[in-house]
Amino acid sequence: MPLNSQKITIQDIAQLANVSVATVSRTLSNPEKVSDITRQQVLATIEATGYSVNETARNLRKRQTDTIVVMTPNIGNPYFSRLVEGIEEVFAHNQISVLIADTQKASMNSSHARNYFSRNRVDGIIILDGLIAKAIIEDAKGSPPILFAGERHAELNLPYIGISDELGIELAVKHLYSLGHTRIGHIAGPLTHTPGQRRYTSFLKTLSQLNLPTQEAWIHEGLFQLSTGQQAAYAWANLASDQRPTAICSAGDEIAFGFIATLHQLGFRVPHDVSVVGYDDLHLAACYIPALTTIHQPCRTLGRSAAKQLLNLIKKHPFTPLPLLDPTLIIRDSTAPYNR
Amino acid sequence: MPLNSQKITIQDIAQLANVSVATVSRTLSNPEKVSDITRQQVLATIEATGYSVNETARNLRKRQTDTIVVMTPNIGNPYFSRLVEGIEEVFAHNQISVLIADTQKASMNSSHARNYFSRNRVDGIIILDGLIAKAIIEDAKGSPPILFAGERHAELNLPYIGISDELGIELAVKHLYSLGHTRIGHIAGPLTHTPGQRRYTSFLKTLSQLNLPTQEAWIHEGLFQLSTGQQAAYAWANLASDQRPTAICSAGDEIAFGFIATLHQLGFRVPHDVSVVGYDDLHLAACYIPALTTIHQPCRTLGRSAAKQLLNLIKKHPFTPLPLLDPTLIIRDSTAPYNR
DNA sequence: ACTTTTGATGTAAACGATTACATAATCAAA
DNA sequence: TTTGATTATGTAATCGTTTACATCAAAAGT
Repeated sequence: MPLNSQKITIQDIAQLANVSVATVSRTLSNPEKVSDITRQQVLATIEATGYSVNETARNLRKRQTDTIVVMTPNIGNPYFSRLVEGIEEVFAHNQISVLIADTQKASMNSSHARNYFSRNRVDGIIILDGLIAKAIIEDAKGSPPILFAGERHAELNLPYIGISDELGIELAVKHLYSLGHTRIGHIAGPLTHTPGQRRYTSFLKTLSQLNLPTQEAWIHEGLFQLSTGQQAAYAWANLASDQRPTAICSAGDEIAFGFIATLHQLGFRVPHDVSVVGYDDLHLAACYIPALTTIHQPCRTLGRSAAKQLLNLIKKHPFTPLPLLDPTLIIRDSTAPYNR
Repeated sequence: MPLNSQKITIQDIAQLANVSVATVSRTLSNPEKVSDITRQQVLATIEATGYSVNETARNLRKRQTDTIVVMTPNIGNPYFSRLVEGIEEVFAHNQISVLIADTQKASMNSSHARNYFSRNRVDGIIILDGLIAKAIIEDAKGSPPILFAGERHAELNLPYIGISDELGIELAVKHLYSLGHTRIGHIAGPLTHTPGQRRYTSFLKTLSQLNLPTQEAWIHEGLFQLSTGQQAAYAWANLASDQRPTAICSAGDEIAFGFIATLHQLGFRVPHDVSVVGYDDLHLAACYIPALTTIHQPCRTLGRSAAKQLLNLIKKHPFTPLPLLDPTLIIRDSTAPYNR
């Protein structure tokens, strides 16, 4: 105790400053409620002693934690980490701490998850993982406010905010169409997943809207990973040359990178042999070779919006469903006019 | 109160189960201290009511928060997010929550930072940002244990764990040398920064060890960003062709990507016109065109080690400086034998 | 049969803040 | 001067746990 200057409590300050604990507390939380002279005195002793409030005690009494948790499938994935960045931005501004919980970890069983859902730990929850176990959420009655961002749980009807996949894919396909492509393939993400599913659906819809043909062999389903692009590349190369799609609309940039790189190894060239448009606009898309034409997702903006929405929910404002954010088409060098 | 099932406290459970609060508490924390029969009874009512402990109250009483914070300059950067992934892994395993704090945000002034350093909020701190304001740390006497990972603060002598930059650069340069290159350039990160500085120093050292020449024009300092690579590319291209280094050792993969992409735009080819080795082994390095030869940094391993170390520090075990982790050379397609 | 030990449980005091309420002092209005 | 309002401060209850200590019954030792 002698060395540890942290053991200083509000009591000590009160004593040293010759006031009551209430006054010290007020000096910190409602400075206007205390006279200038005492405030200065209190502040001075606080400064001198290096006192800082015990957040835990404060939280217990105020019955709030000034902390939210974001449950993300994979913080190492740039898409999610940028989203988190946006979230962090808003909350830091509001003096609220952000906890990260990894939903894909083995350690994230439902009892561990329950920790977060039990109101007592956090004031709110943002979930980025649409595949999150239903069981985890289900026993969350009376939990703090929950908001899904980017992905949503298929069955649960919870507040959600996201980016329009429909528009994104439409932009991508129409861009290819405007370049003269009519044989357009799709490398899809997992169809069990909202983004994968929606992009796939939107792809088919846009195609039929443009009266373009579609072939089963032109569509490849996988994960949002390099490896999926690699597999799709082999599949593409294995088609008879007059059977190949002349352009590929990919559900993710990573997939597109895997696709292009593998094609390159196989001796094909993008966009010469096939045009490719990605999805996400990862940081590196602009410095890929060829620079990747892609759909830009405003991740940080989404993160910020989500954070603001959650803030509203925490303040018990009713949830007013926000319009989906608009992605944009970024034209670079991986797409070229169709030259027969 | 009627609807909100979360308002259930340990008192309620005690009453319903016909035991004292102490017994309920023991059932949860020290099950072996309570008889089988009552334990079952208590557990049953807990199950029935959906009670979960109020972590805040528990933390207050136990004087620990089961939470640590990692202060990172940029969670959106893959290097850091992977590191965080490793950290998260270990702590989740130990039922400890991980807070993320962004040190580059304007909102991260020292008063905000103080929140974290004031023991009352977290049990430990991992700092990934070597540039973190000294002032923030200085008034951290009596704060919870602090550990620097990956980067360290130049002046403060605090526990640190990292990856050997010296070895990494040595591997890179010797690889180029073994390919016959003798005119080797370096694109450095910020020299105000431990990794930038150390890689730069190690570069010069290895060069002199190999008796290789060095020229000021062959060294470009910048940030760990695409743009630095771009600038370096222009600088390289502007040299008379017989004055150019034939190989570049880059302090970061992003820099290398920027460099290669820009060179490509200028009509040069890697590795034909110049060999490039990166640093980090970002996820995408393998699917770049050309696939990037680079130094693999075991980020997740570092994260895990850091987490374990901090755990030790929290348990008041003395800090035994760990040996630096070893990076490894990954040979891919961006380097080729020197052909005169 | 009488201690002593053991085990299971209960009682009540912390943990360190916030805040409703009470009190005292000051000031303006009558 | 008296009253009422206003302002500044103090007192003490409270938030929901954990845990030292006390209690008591049953088992064990003598």
